[in-house]
Amino acid sequence: MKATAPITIAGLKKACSQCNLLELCLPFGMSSPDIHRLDELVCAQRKVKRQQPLYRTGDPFEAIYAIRTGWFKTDVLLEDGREQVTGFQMTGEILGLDGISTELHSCNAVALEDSEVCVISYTKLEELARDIEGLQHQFHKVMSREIVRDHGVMMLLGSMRAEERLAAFLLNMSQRFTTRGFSSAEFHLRMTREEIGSYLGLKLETVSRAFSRFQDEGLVAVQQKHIRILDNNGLRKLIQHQIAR
Amino acid sequence: MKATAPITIAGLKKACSQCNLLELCLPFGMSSPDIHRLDELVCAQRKVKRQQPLYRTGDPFEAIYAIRTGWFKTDVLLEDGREQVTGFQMTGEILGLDGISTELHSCNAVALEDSEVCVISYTKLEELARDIEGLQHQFHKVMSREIVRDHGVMMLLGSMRAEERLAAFLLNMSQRFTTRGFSSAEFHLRMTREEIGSYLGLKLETVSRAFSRFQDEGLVAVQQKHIRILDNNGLRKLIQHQIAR
DNA sequence: CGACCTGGTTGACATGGATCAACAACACAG
DNA sequence: CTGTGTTGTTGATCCATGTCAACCAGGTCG
Repeated sequence: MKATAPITIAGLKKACSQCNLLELCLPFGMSSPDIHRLDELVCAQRKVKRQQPLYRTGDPFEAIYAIRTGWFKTDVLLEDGREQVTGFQMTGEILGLDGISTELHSCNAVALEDSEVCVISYTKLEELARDIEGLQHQFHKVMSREIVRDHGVMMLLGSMRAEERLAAFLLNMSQRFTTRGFSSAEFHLRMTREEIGSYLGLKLETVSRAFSRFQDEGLVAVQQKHIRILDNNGLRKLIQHQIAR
Repeated sequence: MKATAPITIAGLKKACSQCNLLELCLPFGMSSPDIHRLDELVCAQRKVKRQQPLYRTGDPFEAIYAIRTGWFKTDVLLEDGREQVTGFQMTGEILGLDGISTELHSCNAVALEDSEVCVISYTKLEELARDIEGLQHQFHKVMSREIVRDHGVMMLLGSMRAEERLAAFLLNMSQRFTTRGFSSAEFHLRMTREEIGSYLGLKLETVSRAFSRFQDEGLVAVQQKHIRILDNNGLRKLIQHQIAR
């Protein structure tokens, strides 16, 4: 295993209160005095290089992670090697919640590009959450949001056809970029066709073909990982019925 | 809308401490004195008739529910009418966690048979969780377990073929019956082939055929909704490779 | 009792996506 | 610049599952 021990950064004392991700991250919606109390929450920051794991299936659970910069994927592996990507996470999103239930992580979290996370000791989080109502509530919301998101993915995987899945994926990406103040129409995907395919329950060729089809139909402009959405509504329509049978 | 208002039952004062589901439900792992403090948690019990909703998409979120007896399904509907069943819940399991994130329920919960739930005021739960460490921790575990379960379903839907999905479904059922002290080899399904199909991302005909195939191969004995598992290992093997490609 | 309804099974056939294979675009090392 | 590995695209073919349709079993109601 590579040396990926947490790096404790000096002067981390004001991790949360001075962070510009407030609006996206755990402290969202909390009052200013409460947020100052969160500064002790982040016990370290950790850099993770592209392709390196933040944690792996079976690792003991000790902390959750808030993404400061970069991108991750989470996946589950079957004995025979099949991989299911369960999500892609970006700035401000929380990783590691899967570990609470058994105190062991139940999936792998891998950086899609060089990234940086805040390490939040879970023990300390529970302690603080007992003290700060706003934190407790926000944490519960984060977990619940993950559950709702998962239901959406089940919908994708269980009831939608290939092009619908990809359209939903693109719209979701677009929306998350918007939330972070980036362009909603033009962005750069960090994952390969194969990873997108695994997430959407499709083979990479099918993903590639769907992209080409969207391009032919003038819905998006695709150039490798660079995506420009030309017809947002077109994509939306594609999902909502595609033969309203 | 039908009249399905909660029924407050007199003498509910000892809801948790005298309940025989302790080991399965929210109070799991808590100390005896703490459990007595939970007795105020359950603000009502509610009976839900077969086919009736416990809550619906868009309903304001106020409480979570612990299933005392019976079975539920949760599902998400697409505008065009497509349904995706996101889970089947049985005795001791918790419903309603989806509502925390937006304060509106994001799925439907429908009784598969006449059922009874404990209504747990969410406000009161958060209050008590701030006070009782064991409750806080157990509640987080319940949410995390749901997230892990969801990842398992994504694996099913995204990476497994029809027969593998059904085998995994049956083993999961069997395991949950065991936990509750029922036979692991023989049980009664409460859901239709169509509901199973929706959950597994398959059509009802495919589910039916897979059942027949399992029967032909001596893996299970199927008689409508009555299932007897004859070859547990056979089912297990089916999942773990099925062409280890 | 028979009529009707819902849910389950089975067969014949159609098709969306998987598979296999060739090749193109790009990234990077030397 | 060239050579090599990785990622993406496209075509031809195949097959697992969907679709459509007939029929069966059991439960309910008059």
